[in-house]
Amino acid sequence: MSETNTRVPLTERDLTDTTEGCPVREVLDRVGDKWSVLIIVMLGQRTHRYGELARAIDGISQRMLTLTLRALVRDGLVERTAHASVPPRVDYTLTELGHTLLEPLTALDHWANEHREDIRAARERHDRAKDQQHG
Amino acid sequence: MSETNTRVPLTERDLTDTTEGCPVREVLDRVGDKWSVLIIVMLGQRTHRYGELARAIDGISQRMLTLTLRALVRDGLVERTAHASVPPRVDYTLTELGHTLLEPLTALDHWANEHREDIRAARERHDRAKDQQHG
DNA sequence: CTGGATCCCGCAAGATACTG
DNA sequence: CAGTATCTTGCGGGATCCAG
Repeated sequence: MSETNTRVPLTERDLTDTTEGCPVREVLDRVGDKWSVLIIVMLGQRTHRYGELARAIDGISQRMLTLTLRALVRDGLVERTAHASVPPRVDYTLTELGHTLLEPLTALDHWANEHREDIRAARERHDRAKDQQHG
Repeated sequence: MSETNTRVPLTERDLTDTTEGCPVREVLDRVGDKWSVLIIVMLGQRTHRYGELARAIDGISQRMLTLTLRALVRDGLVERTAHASVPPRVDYTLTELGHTLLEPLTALDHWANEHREDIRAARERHDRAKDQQHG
């Protein structure tokens, strides 16, 4: 509510006030779960049917697919379109809002691609050091 | 979104292969939890002591602070420096790698700031529609 | 002050079976 | 095909006490 951004990266206040609204935490709560991002990116490529998502996203249960889609629809990131046909057909499409989210998600993806090896290395180094301690 | 992005945003392959390494999922697994981002951002501003973090981050338990810090150190995002003094003093600092992560996180933060109201509105609209259904 | 070790609980989420 | 309903479990994470 005070000066709404311009270039200041992140302020301490913004992030530690858990009751009010910490923006990063807020979006992470929406998207930080196990499946939301997968679905968003799938839909970022094209509209998908329920069953397509179920088959494409390895390991997801019907229950979680439904729940996650519902949450995304509720937040205005995804639009649900039910065709009254038989057999029934339901399409899920990324909204404009959803598409805008794709960009920062992509930034995160690029970071991950660039640094995954660094992390893997750091982890291995760390674990090896620990192993030595224990003899 | 219609501009100089020569990179393909995200590929379906990258995201659906859960066994191998889906980059976004990988970083989300590291950072998508309740506290990691808060800590990273705190440390992004300056080095903090354990107790400082404990007091600054509202609601975190000692246990979770310790566990989260351990994980971040292991991944090479945070560096732990124990001073052999009495009383003991331990400083936590963001590493170079940790700082690079701050950028995509900031992108996410900006998105959140710009669109939190959209989400709130969408949610309210959605909930109101549901209420009407139930009479 | 900086943690480690335990105990414990709630809820996220998987499996399964059923329905319009 | 696109969900819903129910049952069950794992484990994330809080509280508390102990230790160097």
